Amino acid sequence: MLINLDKSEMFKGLTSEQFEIILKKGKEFHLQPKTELFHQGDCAKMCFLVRQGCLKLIKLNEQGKEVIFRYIKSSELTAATAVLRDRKYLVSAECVEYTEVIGWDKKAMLQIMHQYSVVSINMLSIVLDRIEEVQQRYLDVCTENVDKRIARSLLRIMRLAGVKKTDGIYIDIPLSRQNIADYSGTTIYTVSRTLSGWEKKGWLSSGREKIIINDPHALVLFAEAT
Amino acid sequence: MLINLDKSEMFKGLTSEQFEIILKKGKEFHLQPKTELFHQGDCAKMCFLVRQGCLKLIKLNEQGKEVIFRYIKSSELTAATAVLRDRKYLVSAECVEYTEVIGWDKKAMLQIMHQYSVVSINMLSIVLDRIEEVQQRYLDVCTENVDKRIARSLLRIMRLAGVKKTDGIYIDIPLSRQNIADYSGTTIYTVSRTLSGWEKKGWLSSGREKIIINDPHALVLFAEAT
DNA sequence: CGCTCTATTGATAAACCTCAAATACAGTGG
DNA sequence: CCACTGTATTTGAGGTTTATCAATAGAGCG
Repeated sequence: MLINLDKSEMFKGLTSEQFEIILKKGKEFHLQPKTELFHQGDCAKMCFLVRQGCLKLIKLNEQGKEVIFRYIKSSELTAATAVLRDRKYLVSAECVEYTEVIGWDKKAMLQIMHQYSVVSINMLSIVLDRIEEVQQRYLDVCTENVDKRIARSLLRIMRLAGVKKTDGIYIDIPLSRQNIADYSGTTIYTVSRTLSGWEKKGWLSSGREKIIINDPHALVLFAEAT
Repeated sequence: MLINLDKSEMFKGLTSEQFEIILKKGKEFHLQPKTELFHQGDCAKMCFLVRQGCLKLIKLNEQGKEVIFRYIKSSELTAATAVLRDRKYLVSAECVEYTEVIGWDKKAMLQIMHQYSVVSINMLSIVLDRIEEVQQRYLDVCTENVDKRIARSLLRIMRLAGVKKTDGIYIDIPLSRQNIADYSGTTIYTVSRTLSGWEKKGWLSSGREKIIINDPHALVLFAEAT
């Protein structure tokens, strides 16, 4: 069992027996890195819980430019949209590493929600959290400079996927300059320049698709400076 | 009765009798222009349905810069967040004209949602719509130039608050350059210059806090050009 | 070692913001 | 009706930020 019920916003309030029953109703998917779980425009058939690994939730504009809304790690839900009739995914989800998910189709999920009403409330709560997150990021991109946005992006990703070691907090997913750019609403060039600057200050160290935050406190101060 | 049940996403699927009962459980508020219905940071006590008038949903950053997320007109819901425990409003709502709303506190709304389960589903549906709207706008602000963003903003507002007359579509709320800037993630100067250009082309006419879209088709073409 | 993909860096340019000043407009009170 | 006042809007000049382009360097992999 890789999912921690205590950490699952979606199924909290249930007993582990109920949780087990629900898990059995879902279908398992095992996905290799860089494969897509679902694609924007497709009919929304299933919603998913990540059992292991990591997804990135993205959206492309007509010219193919990409933004990353969030990374989704173990125990987290995505594609809540799929529990309602006649919707399409308006975002895509792609694995950033080997990932296992459990998917429930509309019918199964609705049945679960009717049987365990707390699940509906949990889902509403999750969706409200997500709205607040995008709203904050929208505000950021409208009102803050790039360097601050990049700092905030790194901190968000760090809080989600950071692993503390003696010399700093390691970002535990492959994270390229392009990813950081797509997450911050900027370009790889600006990200590269900005990170180089912070590396000189000793705030972080980085390699190919690797980031280690050595001085999270300094980064927080910078990100939240007025 | 000013609210049209048919148009209310929140209470669709109910009979008018049930709707009447629910309305009676709420509390009426009559608000003058520019007053605040709720403020970011405050404890989220009530959620609201607009009965008449118009709200703007905004968020301020630490320096006081404002973004507008949406305008909320008659029959629309806001502050869904308030049905769940221990939340704060992370946005503010301000009247842009004389506005009447009906508010339900947590207890009343939860009771309604339990009694009429369709209301919970409706609420989830609304919140999912809103997420998709912010996500689209986030994508826009990250990937599109200002002029395109301004065009898309005007069209959104037009679809919400436009009144068709012989010479064009009148935006039926006071809408300043500042409002358009806050809605598009830019400045009044850029909005002014951009609108002046479009006015020369005959796409729209404008006055002090007034906008008339004379050629919506041209504006759509511009907004959706690849 | 050569191939591919990612990252860096400098030079340049474009987009957009900021500031300042002038102008237009709506409402108010004489 | 008109002057007055407080906003809203316009416009130009100039500056900043950030994107773009081009070229190079580095990392990982077979």
